[in-house]
Amino acid sequence: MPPTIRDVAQKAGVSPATVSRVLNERPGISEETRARVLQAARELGYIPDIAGRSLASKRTMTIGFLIHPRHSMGPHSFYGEVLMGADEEARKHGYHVVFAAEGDTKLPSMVLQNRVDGLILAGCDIPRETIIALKHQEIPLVLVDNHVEKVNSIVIDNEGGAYEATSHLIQLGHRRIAFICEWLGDLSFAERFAGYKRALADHGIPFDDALVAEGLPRQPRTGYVAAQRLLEKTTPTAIFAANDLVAAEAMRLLRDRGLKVPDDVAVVGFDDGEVAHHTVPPLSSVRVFRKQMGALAVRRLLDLFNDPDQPPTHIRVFTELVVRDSCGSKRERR
Amino acid sequence: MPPTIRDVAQKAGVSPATVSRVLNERPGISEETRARVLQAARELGYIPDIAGRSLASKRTMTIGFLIHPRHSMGPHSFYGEVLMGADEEARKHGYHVVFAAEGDTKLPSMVLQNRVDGLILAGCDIPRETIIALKHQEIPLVLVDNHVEKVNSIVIDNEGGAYEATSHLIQLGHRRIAFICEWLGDLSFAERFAGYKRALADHGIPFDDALVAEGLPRQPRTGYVAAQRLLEKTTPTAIFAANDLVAAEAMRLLRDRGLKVPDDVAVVGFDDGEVAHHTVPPLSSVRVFRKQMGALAVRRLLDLFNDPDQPPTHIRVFTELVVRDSCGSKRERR
DNA sequence: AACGATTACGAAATCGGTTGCATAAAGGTT
DNA sequence: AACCTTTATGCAACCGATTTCGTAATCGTT
Repeated sequence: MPPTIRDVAQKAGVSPATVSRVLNERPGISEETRARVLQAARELGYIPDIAGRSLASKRTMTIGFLIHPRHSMGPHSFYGEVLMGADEEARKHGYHVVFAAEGDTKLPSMVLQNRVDGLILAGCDIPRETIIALKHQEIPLVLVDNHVEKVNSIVIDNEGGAYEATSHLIQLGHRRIAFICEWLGDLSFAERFAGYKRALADHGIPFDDALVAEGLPRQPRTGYVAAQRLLEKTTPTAIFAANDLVAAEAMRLLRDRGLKVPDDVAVVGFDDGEVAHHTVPPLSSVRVFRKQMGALAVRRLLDLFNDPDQPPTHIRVFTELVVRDSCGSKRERR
Repeated sequence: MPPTIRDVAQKAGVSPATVSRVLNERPGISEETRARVLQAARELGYIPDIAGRSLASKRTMTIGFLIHPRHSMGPHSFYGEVLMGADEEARKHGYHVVFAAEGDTKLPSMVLQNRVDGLILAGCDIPRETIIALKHQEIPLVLVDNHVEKVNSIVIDNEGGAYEATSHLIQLGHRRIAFICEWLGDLSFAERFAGYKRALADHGIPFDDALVAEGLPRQPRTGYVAAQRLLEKTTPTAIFAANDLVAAEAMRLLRDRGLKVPDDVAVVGFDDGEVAHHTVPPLSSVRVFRKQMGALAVRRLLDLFNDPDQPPTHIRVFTELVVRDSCGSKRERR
């Protein structure tokens, strides 16, 4: 029903080959026939069929976006925005994005069926085994918020962001600053922990193990538990939480214990997600440029499509500390 | 490089046609050759190429998921979960989902390129004109959280959910219950408003226009503004907010004004999103089954693929009131 | 004027499947 | 035993594009 390349060819009085060449901007077509073909194509409203095109050209003009199903896009909505950014950038270049929350299959079905020209793997829950297997498939690959040796990746400057957040607390006069997170086994959290420690060291504050607490990995109320465990050991004047969720739950515990934020305890989170606006008081947090990360991942893939033999790169996106009310303002301490 | 249907055919000692028939479970193949073919396919790790398949069969095994770009998946993360549900269900049936936040194009490019067998249009921001145009394309279509005459749709029971929430407040003894929302022009909000009014009427409480306020459509802090406008007119004992965001911001204003939730003013939201857990106190809200809505949309599409001549249906998904602390418990009210 | 190089285009093969039609073999009927 | 079905399978066209290769026409050079 929709016009095919043959219809266009006939209308323009040329062969399908010529139409294809014009539409793909291949050289060696006279200006005059080019115009005739374009005219015919426009008049017919011709749009190439993706199946025919990809069968012949071996390019699908499609990018796969994979996350682990555990990462319900809900909680932080983090990857939702990465996806939006990826889609927007992809669209600009004539690509589409197929989304899948696929978990434990070794190779995603979209790859096996040749549905995609490249893949974005979002989050550090994608099994390493899957990544390795994909690498052997020679399919262009970009990790987001995760990294593996010799694989392209786009990551948050976790260490730097944590450094900045912690330094800010130090500059406000805090000395006893706690670090809490869901779980140090998670790469992002470990990096944020490292940034926290480096900030302490750089400002001559000794690291104290009693100021560190983890919650229950992958369980609800993990931040609440982390804060409980922290307070069992000691009560700091400030808490740097490895993400907003943990920060928000910690604030709840502090409130339950009658501790005021920020007067008794200052709090800073990480991610600058939606929650940061709705806690009481609003949460200071480290902003992460989610949409941009998605867009960067797509751009990297497009680069790889053009020149597959590039060495892998590791792109770190800087963060930005957003100061709200939860960390208070400068004052004298202890 | 990967095996083709011809490789399988050769290995099994049959023609490609036979292999195709076996793999698509077409009738008229002897049990013995069927086994041989399956064996060969398994040994080679054969997986049909999607481009070849869809070129020949005119089915792409792909479903499009469209939202309006304005609906950054961030804010409510509402559609993110719908997408997850859709993807999960689609995968179960061998389908993939291509995602696009495409705004003002009349017909989405994924449709023009024949990338999809059907479409899910999420949210009520998709221009009516687009929907009509798609309907004329005869492509199977399901709206989610939106509806249009004679088009398949899956919607939230907004009216019923609002009725339940409002009734709950009434049963707690409240008589002066406000309704606030971003904007009554939005279909969902209008329906929730209707449910609110019906609940009042059914309980013999007169409707009072002074108890209704809107915020600034599509702007940040819309809920805060709505609450401000409300309090300029009157101070209710309870507020039913048309969504969690508005509820959370209203709670902030109440707090800024020195009003306690729930003691001075009870609050109930709608959506039961992530925020509901993090407000102070935690927000009672009307739960919406987002993932299920996505799954239902996909199932409806699959039905339509099998039998395109079905009359359109309108599926309403019931909600569930989740009571937390923001609406307090029963007490005497004037 | 003759020849090689360049330019512009078409014919046809190809990508990897699916499907209509033909046919051989097997089975059933009289 | 001849004939008609039914069953199982292969042949080949086809889906809609791209791309290789060949060639006619044009151009430049000596």
